[in-house]
Amino acid sequence: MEKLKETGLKLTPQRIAILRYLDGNTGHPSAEDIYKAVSKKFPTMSFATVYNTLETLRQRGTLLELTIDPGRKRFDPNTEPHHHLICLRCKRIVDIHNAYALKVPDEMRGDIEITGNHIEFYGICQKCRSSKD
Amino acid sequence: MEKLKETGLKLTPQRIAILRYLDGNTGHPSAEDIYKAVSKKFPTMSFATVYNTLETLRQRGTLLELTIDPGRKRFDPNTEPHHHLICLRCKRIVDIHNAYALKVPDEMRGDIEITGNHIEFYGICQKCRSSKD
DNA sequence: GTACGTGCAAAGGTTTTGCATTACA
DNA sequence: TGTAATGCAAAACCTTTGCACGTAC
Repeated sequence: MEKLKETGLKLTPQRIAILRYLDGNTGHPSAEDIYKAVSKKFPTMSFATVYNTLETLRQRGTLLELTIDPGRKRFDPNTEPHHHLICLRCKRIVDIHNAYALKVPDEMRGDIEITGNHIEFYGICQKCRSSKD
Repeated sequence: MEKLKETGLKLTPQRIAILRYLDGNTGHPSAEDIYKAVSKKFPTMSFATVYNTLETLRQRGTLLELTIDPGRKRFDPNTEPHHHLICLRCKRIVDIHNAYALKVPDEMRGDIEITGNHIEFYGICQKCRSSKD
């Protein structure tokens, strides 16, 4: 509850429900996942509210927008530096909490000032491997 | 020209135009970029043909689909292992040809067999830095 | 000649937007 | 009470699909 106040957001019941759903969530949900989950408690919840809230959180830096899944955005409430491993078939994403030293030679970065990085590892999970193609 | 035959594709004029546009292209174009460029020479070109061709090339492994830009796919004809640096404002992408040793501890990868990786570096380019927010 | 590619238009999926209503602070 | 969020629907994007026609091999 103190956590919620710390956000500094105007706390509407919808936002609280979204924040609760995201807190500690390592499933990297899509907007639809969030909408579905929160709609159970708020049948009047709209996609607009979900997207508004996610965008607000992203701007505050308390939510990451992942571009790892083609066709839809995925969201990650864990803002600690970490990386991701995605199953190319089922799109399941797991966190990789491991530090890597990634230096980019100056002559490669051109005129772009580098502020961060993110590694996506990809592969096929057990379940997808054993099921037929 | 020999390159084109090597693709093994049925070589229609539209496909040749797309392949020519992609050959050596380091601009990481979107489907729309490709459509616009090729439409100049083929006014009847359709998006369906662009997407069909891109998907065919992707399946043959001669074209990479980048998911680095939220909201649209970007394509990269360079299939040599490399990484990308993207300007968060203008979405310009530059290649990073540098090798990194990225080992993932077994206990982190769970049941997913890792087959590859890709690093996205991000930052802000000179042009975007000097222009007002 | 035949299998496959093309072009058009319509449909599908995700995200954004306009605006009247509602509610937090 | 005033500012900001909500909900609904429509629109905006990007991508995919169905099908009749055309064409490379």
